[in-house]
Amino acid sequence: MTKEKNSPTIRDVARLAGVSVATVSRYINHNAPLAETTRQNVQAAMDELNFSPHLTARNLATNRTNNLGVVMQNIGGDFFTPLLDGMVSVTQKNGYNLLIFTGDPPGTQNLNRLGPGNTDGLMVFLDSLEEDCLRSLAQIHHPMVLIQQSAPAGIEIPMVTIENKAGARAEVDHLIEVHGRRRIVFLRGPQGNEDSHWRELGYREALANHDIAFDEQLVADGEYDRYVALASLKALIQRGVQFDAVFAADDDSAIGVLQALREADLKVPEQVSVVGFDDQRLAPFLAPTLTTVHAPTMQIGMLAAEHLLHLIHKEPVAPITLLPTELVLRHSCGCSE
Amino acid sequence: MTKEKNSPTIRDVARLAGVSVATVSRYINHNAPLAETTRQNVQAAMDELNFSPHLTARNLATNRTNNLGVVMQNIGGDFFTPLLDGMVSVTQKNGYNLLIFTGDPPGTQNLNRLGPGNTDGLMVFLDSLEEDCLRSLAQIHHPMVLIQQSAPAGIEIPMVTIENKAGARAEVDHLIEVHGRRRIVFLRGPQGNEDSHWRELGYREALANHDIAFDEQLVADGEYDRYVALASLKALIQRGVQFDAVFAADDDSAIGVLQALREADLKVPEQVSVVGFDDQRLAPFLAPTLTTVHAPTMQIGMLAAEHLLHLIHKEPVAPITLLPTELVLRHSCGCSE
DNA sequence: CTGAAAGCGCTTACAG
DNA sequence: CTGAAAGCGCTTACAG
Repeated sequence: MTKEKNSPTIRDVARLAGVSVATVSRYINHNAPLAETTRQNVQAAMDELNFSPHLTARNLATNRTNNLGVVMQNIGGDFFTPLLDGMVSVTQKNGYNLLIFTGDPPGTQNLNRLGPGNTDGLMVFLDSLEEDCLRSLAQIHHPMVLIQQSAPAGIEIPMVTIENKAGARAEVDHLIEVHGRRRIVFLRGPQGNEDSHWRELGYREALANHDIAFDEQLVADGEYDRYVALASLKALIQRGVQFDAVFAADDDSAIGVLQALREADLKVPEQVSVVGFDDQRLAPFLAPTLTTVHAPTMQIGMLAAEHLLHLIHKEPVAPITLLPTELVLRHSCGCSE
Repeated sequence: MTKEKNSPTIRDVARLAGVSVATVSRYINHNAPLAETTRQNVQAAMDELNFSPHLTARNLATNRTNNLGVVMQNIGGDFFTPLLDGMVSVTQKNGYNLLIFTGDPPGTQNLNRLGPGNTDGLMVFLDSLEEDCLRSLAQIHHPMVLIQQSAPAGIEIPMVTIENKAGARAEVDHLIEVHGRRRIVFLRGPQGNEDSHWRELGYREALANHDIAFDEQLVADGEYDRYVALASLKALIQRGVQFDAVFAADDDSAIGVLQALREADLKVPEQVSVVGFDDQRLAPFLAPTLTTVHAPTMQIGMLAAEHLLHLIHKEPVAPITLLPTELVLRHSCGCSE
């Protein structure tokens, strides 16, 4: 092996400063009192050599990795941008790296990459959990926090999530009470997605509270996807189903809905009210501007990372963190400025 | 230090299998011939102990980190999603982790986190380069690839970018030739952004080729930002500037443009043609659907990562990779289906 | 306040 | 085909 990058090591610094490596280490880590002259000598030596500690070596010695992992299905959706953004900002500030693991729910085969030895902890954001994987990790007490989904029975993992049901309910209430809608389509999220489940409960509750019977015909799959939602709503229209409003389980599917309605020449909001969920960045720029429920996505990312850091530092963390959501009225429901 | 996670080590495996640690290591890395019975014994021991190698230790021994870094200003824009997606997919497939560094152009202070010891290489995607930082990294031959920006004078770093000028030119040509536009506003990207620079050149070339004088008044700042673009175009309208088309330097700013036009009651595309650049996921869902230039963003991410991997493995890489762009006609320019 | 030494868990010449 | 041993660059009891 040719040694091309001859970066200075702590040993070089020690030699130059005329002290032991232990002393240099202590200076770097500020974890022991040092004589003023020693400090100066060490600093001078470090400057002269342009030394920076070898992170991998440090990690091996301290048995940490300085990596936080986030496991997610995919990073295709607009939703992930603010989430990642929040995570990156706090991990970075705390001197950690963020590793992203995507793709099929990570099987046990790459547990190695997820677990200790490669990460100090994990943030898990999946539609449905790889239970086995989670269990193995939980068993060895690998720090984890769950995002917008609860832990499988018997395992205790802190979770951060949002007021899905209350948000959905407020939105559907609004559709009924203010705009007099009664035939409200609900476009579900992906199978097994917990958020969608709660949003549907909010939808049903709002209906029940206004004595509107739940109608199976009015429910279809949106899968948090524009194209799926587009196709789904088109099919619904072609089937001749009558409706006067659509509650898309997220903004992404709402975009597909708007498109489908446009293609069918149904006026929004005059003939059909449309509402989404999430309040993604583009919601105020759609035509018409989208009424939706604001989800504090970036904050979720930040909190998840902060909680994970707490866990790693053996500090207490709330088992459930429920962030508030808020109805944001724009034009697509029928409200005017 | 309480030792809570007592993960098995290679030594445990060796003991159980009745071989030396060297043999186990060789088995894991498939880098030496091993007797069949030995293989079986080792595998059995690994299975029994549920062993997985400690990545940090391996990295220290091999002097690699298995980390690829990507340095970017921020991950707020929609543009970053497919870029990251592409990067993650190839890094993951090759057993590397992707570290994201965002924020102010990384000063030399955290060179440590970027350089060797923490990453095996870097993908750099910034509006303007921290030259010092790049130089120091280049000096120690830290593998790097630049995305959509050229290396500072005197440094050779492979770059992957797109046909900005040709794309812009095709688009503006279309506006002039097909839709008869002559007063075309150009909404610039951020200061120092190289893509925007090339797109502006394409714009100017198209004008020149049709004997349309370049008019300073028709150029304003869009900064690849919806809100900035919105404000910018509003100001332009209030100033009474006459125009019949807008070329927004990216789709994001085009969204702001559409909004501004809507608020000013100017019909798109009847009165004003609007075109963007990038062909982000939402382009076909805007109202009207957005004519734009397709940039193969995910492919850029993939290629950047692949090239970086090649560099790391001392394989040759093209100094410049120029990916084609393509005009995508939709409604906002005036074309119909 | 400081140093000598062991150790973190691997890999890899070197020797056989 | 296999092993003993040195080494990767740090940290951290232990001792003084």
